[in-house]
Amino acid sequence: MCAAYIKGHCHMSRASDRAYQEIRRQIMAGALPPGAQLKEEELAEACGVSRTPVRDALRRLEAELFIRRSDSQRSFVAEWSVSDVDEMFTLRGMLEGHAAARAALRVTAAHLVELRRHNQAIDGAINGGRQPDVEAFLDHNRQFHAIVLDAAGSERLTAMLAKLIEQPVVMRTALLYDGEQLQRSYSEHAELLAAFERHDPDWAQAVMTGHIRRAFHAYSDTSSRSLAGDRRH
Amino acid sequence: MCAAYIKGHCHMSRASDRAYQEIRRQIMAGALPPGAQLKEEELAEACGVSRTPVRDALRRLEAELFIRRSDSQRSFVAEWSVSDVDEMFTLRGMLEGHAAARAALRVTAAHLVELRRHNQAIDGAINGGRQPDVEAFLDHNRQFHAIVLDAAGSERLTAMLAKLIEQPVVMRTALLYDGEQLQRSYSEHAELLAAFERHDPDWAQAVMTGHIRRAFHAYSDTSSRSLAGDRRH
DNA sequence: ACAGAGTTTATTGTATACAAATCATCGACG
DNA sequence: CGTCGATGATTTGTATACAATAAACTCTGT
Repeated sequence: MCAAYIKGHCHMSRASDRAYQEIRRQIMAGALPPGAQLKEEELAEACGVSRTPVRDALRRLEAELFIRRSDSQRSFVAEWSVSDVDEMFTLRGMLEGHAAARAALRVTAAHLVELRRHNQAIDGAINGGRQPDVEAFLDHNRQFHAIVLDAAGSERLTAMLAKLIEQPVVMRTALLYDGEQLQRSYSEHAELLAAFERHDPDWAQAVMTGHIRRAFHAYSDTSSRSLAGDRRH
Repeated sequence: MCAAYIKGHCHMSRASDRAYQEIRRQIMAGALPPGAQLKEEELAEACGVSRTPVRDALRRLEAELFIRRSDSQRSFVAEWSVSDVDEMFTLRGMLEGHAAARAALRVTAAHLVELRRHNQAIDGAINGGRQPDVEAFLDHNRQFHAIVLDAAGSERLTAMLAKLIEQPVVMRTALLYDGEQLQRSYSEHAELLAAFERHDPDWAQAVMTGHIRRAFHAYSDTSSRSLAGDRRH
């Protein structure tokens, strides 16, 4: 009943999923920069599939706000202004805060075990080697949040909305976290766990909302810092 | 800059849009009841198009939560439990409340004119004839809310999320409103207008959240009433 | 030089045929 | 009697060809 968060990496058999993953990867990696036009035929060739599954993939990426479509149905990589990102984090804070409150009331022992495991893994990723293992941090962080959503038990709604909102910038941003911020993230997860153990929805919500809000400011700071050296716009 | 709410009815030239409208209509009308399986070929024939645009339409309807897909990619008309609907209205209240707060700060004179016009039309629909014109009420109500979202000015985010949440049940529910509830809806819109005129975000948010919450209870009451006579489940 | 109509090219939309996967049925076997 | 597995039918996934549309271009007239 509560293993929904396991999948999400699989589905590599179908061509439309390969296309989805590949296009998403290229957007993340910057090979397809914000504002770039996505042409179905090019993408099809790049992914080694026909246009049909590419169109499918574009629809999904559009729903997840990676892509916007012009009035004449042409696809472009989404461009996020600072205020777009601010608004997005605000919404995410509201929704994930709400999810955390629900989760506090419904969380099971199994959920708690998993949450603790992932947060310990996060600790390991931060302090295990000489350098923080950002990749591992991101993976466990993502799973931690996914389990919270699962525990919230709002099948279609919270899960879908949160996923919609979570995807687009989380990866870019977290790559810029410095050591202190990673540590802070770990502590906030720990506090969230404490709130869950006591089944305190208000506490959980407050911690989660603050957690998301801080993530925005981390993003905002580091991105303005990096923009000082990299004059786009 | 602020005519985004006009479109939404058009797009009838493309086959995928005809398919979308037709399938949506059949779901609303009950010809495709909750839980029914949607077979691409059947739908294609019913809509007079090939499977390709039908698949497109299904993707859109899935994104709008009219449809759910099984693990093996088969499509079914979504079934909404009472708690699903409750949760959905809760989220909608949060998001539209937030949108109303933003709108209070950004609303233009042109917006206010339009909002007043639609609310007067709502008054006319309720009190104009011997019977309330529910169809007209729904149309102007929808537009009123659309303008609020437009005034909120959160292009992709609020607009998209609110649309996502608004679609699935609003139509079914409002059909069950009685005269008193329709009148109440009118008054709440009027109060929202007052909050907008004074650019008071907190007031606007409170009114909107209450407005949505009341809509849920109206739904909840009438649906349990109708279930008393119609024993499904 | 420039605006605008007509033409060409690029890109997306649709139909169709076939491949792959899934589901239902039934029968063999424990 | 049930369960596992094979087989046939149903349904979705993919490739390809062609149609429709929008963008880019050219050529003309002023």
